[in-house]
Amino acid sequence: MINFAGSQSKVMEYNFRAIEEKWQKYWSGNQVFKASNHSGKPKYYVLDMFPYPSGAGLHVGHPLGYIASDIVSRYKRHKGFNVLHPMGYDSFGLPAEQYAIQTGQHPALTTEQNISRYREQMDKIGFSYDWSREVRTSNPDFYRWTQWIFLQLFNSWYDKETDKALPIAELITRFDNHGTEGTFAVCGLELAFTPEEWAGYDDARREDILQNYRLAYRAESTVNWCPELGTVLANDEVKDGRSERGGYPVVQKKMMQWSMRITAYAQRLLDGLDTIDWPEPLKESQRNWIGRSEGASIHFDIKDSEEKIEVFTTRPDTVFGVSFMVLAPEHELVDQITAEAYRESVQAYKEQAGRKTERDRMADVKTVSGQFTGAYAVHPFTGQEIPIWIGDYVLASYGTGAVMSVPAHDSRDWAFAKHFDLPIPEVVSGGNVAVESYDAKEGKLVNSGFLNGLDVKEAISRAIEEIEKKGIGKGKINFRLRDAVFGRQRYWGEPIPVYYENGVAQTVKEEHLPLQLPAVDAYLPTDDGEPPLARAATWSYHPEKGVVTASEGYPLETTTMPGWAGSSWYYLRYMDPANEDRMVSEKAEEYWQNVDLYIGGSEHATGHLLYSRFWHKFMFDRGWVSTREPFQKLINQGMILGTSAFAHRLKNKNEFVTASIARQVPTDPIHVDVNMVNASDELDIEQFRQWRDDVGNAEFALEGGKFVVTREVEKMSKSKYNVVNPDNICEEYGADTLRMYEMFLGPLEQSKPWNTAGISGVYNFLKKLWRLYHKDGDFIVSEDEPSKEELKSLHTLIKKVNDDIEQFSFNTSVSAFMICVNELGGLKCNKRTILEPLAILLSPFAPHIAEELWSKLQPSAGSISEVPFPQAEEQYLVEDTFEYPVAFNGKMRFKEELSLAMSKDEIEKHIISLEKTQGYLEGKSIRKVIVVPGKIVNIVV
RNA sequence: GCCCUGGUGGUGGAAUUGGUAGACACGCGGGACUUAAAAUCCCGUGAACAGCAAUGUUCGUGCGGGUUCAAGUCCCGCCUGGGGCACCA
Repeated sequence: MINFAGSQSKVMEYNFRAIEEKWQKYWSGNQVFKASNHSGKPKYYVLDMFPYPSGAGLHVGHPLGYIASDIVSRYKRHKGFNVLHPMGYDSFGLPAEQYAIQTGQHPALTTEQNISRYREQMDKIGFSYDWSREVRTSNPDFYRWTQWIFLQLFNSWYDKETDKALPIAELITRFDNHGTEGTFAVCGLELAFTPEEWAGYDDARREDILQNYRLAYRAESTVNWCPELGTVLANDEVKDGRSERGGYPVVQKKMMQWSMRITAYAQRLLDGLDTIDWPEPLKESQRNWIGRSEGASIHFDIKDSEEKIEVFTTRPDTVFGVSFMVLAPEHELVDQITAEAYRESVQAYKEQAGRKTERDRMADVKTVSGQFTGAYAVHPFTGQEIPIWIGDYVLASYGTGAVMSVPAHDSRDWAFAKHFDLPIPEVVSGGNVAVESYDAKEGKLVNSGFLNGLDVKEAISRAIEEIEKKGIGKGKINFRLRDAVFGRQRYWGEPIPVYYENGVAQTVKEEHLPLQLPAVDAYLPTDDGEPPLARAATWSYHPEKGVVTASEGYPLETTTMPGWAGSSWYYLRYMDPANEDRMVSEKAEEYWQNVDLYIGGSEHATGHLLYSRFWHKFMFDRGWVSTREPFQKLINQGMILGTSAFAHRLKNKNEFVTASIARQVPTDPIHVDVNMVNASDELDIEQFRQWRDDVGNAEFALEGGKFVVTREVEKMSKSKYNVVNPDNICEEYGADTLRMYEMFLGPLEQSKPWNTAGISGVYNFLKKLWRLYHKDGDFIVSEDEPSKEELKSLHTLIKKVNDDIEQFSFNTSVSAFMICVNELGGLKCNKRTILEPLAILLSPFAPHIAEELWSKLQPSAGSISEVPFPQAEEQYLVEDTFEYPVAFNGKMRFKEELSLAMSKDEIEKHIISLEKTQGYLEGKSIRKVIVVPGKIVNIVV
């Protein structure tokens, strides 16, 4: 242990190392933060988004949210709440699998190592987590219940009448007794059969039908398939139609995949947003993602064909303006309807479109492309023939994958019509459709038969009426939200507990869960493109024996669950983490209910946060949870960005030049590790030479003996060599300084670049605070009565800190602490009446130093963590005068201290009578005097 | 492209939500203590102009307009950084 006071036994200075180690030991040794599931106190559940334990270790961005939630947790304990504040790991994921592919090491092993490192790093920051409740999504004890939930989803359907999920057994009973008659279920197809027909179906046929109702079901979906890698890629793994790794071609391919029928919950997910306290932009993101739109579905006949094209439109009023139709290139009817003469060009276009990802197609609005199929649709009202095209601006996954194009009133359709020289008939007046499309929902209908003369609004309902009357369609609510693809062609995820008996999906028995990941010889797909699990020798299922070798039993599912499976319900497991009989006991669930405060990044807005709400609502329907929403209040923390450093290398030369030269000549910027650059942006050249083989013998052009790098703000990431770990800071300044500094950086919600330049300010503050309680190394606190000034300073702080924590404005609290400590320092205050509340106030922010001071103030009182939080007393805060700023035409000229008891008139009279006022008037007359008591005086001349 | 979000001194940021722009902190400059250093403390610090000085004037919250007695804050139009867009987590 380092003692700054040298050999003296007394600790002269603030010795954070000793203090922090002492209290971290005390907290864990005494289980100070262990939460009980039984308490007379009100409960408060504070949750952090659990991290994915990556190989780079915890970086300074992670603790930002964790510190904030820890402050709230500690604050709530001081306020008399029974606080549940747990932490765990989202430990399934792609990076561990990639690493396993490269090194052959089992992902469980590297995951374990990464977790230990994360835990060590978190322990050093002094979080008040109840570690006895830790969860890991990759632990069989945990994913057993993820699999269990999957089985429940598989065995459920959605009843539109009661608007909730019900057991599939009930649906089967209904089919036995009434067929589809009288049941209104969310279903993938429009199905109708009688009980007799149902009775006649064999098991395979029945299962086929039930797949359309199950909330977890198999269906075809389009994926980015890379034949060379034999695997499916995420959109961001695809660059310009090629895989980012290796640069192999990627094609769009349809695949049978497990999916989740989240669309059944679209309306409830939308409505629920009004009941939760989340940031408005986040709710807005979810609303847009769900994308509810009202309109109509219309069926268009195809000339010389039995088939019909179904479209969804939000503008049925413009039906007379349809001059062509566009299908997504992947639309199932394309091949059927294409005329012989166009077959080749249609095929070519489909291939071209198949090379683009959906995102590329959405992003590129400048290039218009498409291909005529040679087929014609028939307009349902005019009987006119309408050419049918295919075009990649129509997405197969949205609506029906087909649009009725109204070029006059839709900008994408307009661009398409212009490009291919198709007619643009105007049907809503108000714009000039020869110049651009008129998309506004205002104006009168023209050239539209029975709709002529109506407003857009009237025309929409009239058109729907007419469409329904003709039996060619109906009014419909459409959602942009799609069912979520649930299967992944990966190893490191939860196995899906399903096996196939003669091709029919059957579920693994609950008593055989968890279905554990099998051993495989490599973490790659098989040679014929099967997922890694297909490599396992032991991967079949016997309903009596469980998992068996491939020689007996039935084949098990080989895809695994996506990253979001475990994170969709982990918050429930913390309530009752060791339960072996249920995912969470009724009693624990009843006590903790749901999360009171959830802190995490807004990048999860439409993924994790929507899926969790979906699963939670499903579990509510089936009676396993008693609340309708998982996260009552949510705060987004901003991202901490890294400041990358670049050394500039001359184009095509192995010579590096310092920043000032780099500005004048063409260079390639090369990322250099930020740890090799000092605060003045000077690079340690020797370290750099050793770091990269190819720079070993490079030349360096310096200026003034220095080599200077340039800086740029980017996302903090291992690949950009700009990751800063919290460890060094804990080492150099201590956890309390790190905690307060991260809060001091700025508002929690804002993203900001990491920069340690200001950290000494916070460190100095803690040293100053320490000196209030100590003199010459002795703890000296007096019992004297405090002065009015000291009380005012303290109570100003108490008020500020209470208000700020409630509003999650932690940066301003830190400033307030600094102001108060500066004031008390100036007053040489060492009075217990002031310093005791000060220590308690500080305890959520800098818990180690607060415990240490508390143990000296109250040697036998135990931990500070549950001592009641100070309350501000107004009597110490009242002011009787105010220094009024006096402005002329809005410009502040001077200040005048006046009693707050004065009326507006009195203030006005007083100010006008002042000599200074007359000086500023310069002889001009006063037009008006505005007096806002307690705020400002403004004189208009 | 679409959706969300940010832009204030050399730097991080503050501003009671329409009422003194720049709190607090870093950095920088000057000073005290010290043989010296560290540590600590004190003073100054948005820019330009005028003045020996106290001080004063003008400009100033990404850019251009507008509303208002008063705009960082409200409205309209732009520029620009960051995040998301369904298999990264």
